[in-house]
Amino acid sequence: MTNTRADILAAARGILAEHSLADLTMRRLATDLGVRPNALYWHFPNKQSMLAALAENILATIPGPAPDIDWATDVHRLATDMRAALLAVPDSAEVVSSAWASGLAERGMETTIVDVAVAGGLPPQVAAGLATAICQLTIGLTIEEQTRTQMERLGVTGPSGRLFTDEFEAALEVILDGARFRATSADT
Amino acid sequence: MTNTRADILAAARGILAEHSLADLTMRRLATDLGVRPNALYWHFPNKQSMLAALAENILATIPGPAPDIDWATDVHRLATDMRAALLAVPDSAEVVSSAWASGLAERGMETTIVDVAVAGGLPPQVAAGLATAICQLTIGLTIEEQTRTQMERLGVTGPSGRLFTDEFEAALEVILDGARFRATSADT
DNA sequence: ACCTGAACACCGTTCAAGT
DNA sequence: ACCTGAACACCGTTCAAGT
Repeated sequence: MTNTRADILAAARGILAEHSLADLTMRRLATDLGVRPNALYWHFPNKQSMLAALAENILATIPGPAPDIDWATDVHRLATDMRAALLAVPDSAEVVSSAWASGLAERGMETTIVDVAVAGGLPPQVAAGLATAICQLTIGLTIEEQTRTQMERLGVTGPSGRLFTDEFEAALEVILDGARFRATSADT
Repeated sequence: MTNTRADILAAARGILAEHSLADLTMRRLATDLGVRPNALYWHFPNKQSMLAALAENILATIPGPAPDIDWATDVHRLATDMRAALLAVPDSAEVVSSAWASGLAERGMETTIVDVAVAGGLPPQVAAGLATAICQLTIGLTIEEQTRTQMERLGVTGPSGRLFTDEFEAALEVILDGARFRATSADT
């Protein structure tokens, strides 16, 4: 009956998949693992750290930079992959948001975008602005989408009528156009 | 000893100002108002609704569109004002984030930005993308900044070394450049 | 109109102890 | 190395009743 960190994170994903972030309590997690609540504190110092590990776990599936493609195309792909990875696990955007804010989670996606943009010739400051804008957009909009999904799932509200994919694409294009504009104006 | 909704929101702001979002419980709020916890449920159906009202309250101070200025200048000003309004109340960005996600709060700032951009001649879809990108950036980055501030306040961590104002400006410029680029390319 | 009393069904976390 | 027993100090929310 001895669990590993990976077991715990898998069980946490299961709770998000079948229920919600509100149901992801240390007590419930322990019950699902067939263990007492305090047993989890051998593996993690507190709930916040567990959630930080979960955030990294959820984003770990995203493929890294693809060499030999246009930087803007690759950044667009990274943003889309990130959104897809979040949408695959209910309420995960909220988990990632607080994990990033807490400073306990690695933010590999942000540094990857910076790297790709800099390798593509963007000035570092523009690359940093681009990465910030894209990550905040992706997380923020996905929080709204997943919250909405959960409310519909619980039947407390009907469909929002919002087209989140379109909203995401529109905002992403605005951001990428801004970065492209800076790239070309820096060349001349 | 009878309280109004405004009294409750003022007390809630007081808790954020002197403590943190973690301390903003219905029980503590009630205690500060000299009332029993369940008394609050006469004014709000639940905590979520109280937080939605608080979110609107915090953003209500931001001046509306300024006529006769360049749309991009005004959008830049709106974003800066929004950030300032959030920074004035500790942990308020997190409150606004969940309030917007819950669908219980008005999102006047987003519609204001869309209006200003459309009045400035931007295509509606670009204006929508601009508003989404700017609001998500402002809220998301301010969540990180305020979380960091709270952790320093509690002494659990030292200064981050991040220059949030610079990060905000850099990302904001990228987004605005993208919108400007779309505006001019639509003209031609 | 606004509040209290009393209760229900939960939380995260700690500490000593077990195997 | 990993878990249990038992406890502490909390939560949000409901319902009937008071004034």
